[in-house]
Amino acid sequence: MARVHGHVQGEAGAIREAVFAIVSAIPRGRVLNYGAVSRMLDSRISPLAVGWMLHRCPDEIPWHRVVNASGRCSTDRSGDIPQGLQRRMLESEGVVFDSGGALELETYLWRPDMEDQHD
DNA sequence: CGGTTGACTTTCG
DNA sequence: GCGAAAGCCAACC
Repeated sequence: MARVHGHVQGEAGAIREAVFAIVSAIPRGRVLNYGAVSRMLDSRISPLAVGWMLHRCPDEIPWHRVVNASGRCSTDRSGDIPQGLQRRMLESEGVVFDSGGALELETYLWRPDMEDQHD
């Protein structure tokens, strides 16, 4: 397999762009989980790969709007990012966390059908 | 070019 | 509800 240095292109790059496009499309005050992104891409990539790609993404990508299936910030486990940073960024967008340090996916999970309304 | 890792999810006990 | 195991795909070494 021809490994491209520095600059990735091709179909694999298209998937990456698709992931970044979805994450960038998440409205403010709304969140998405890795599994949802994978499902939006018709499961062309696994949630694990989504997380791995978001780990290394452009600064203009609102990666903080992506959390795990538990509604918690997976970035705290990484160590590359200050613990609680993602939560702080989400709170800045109006997201409220519970005592368990998690947000309610039923409330904040972004749904394209509802755009930016949640009754 | 192959083995390991990782910001995951789901299923089973 | 929690812990362990399996499935999963891309990037890194």
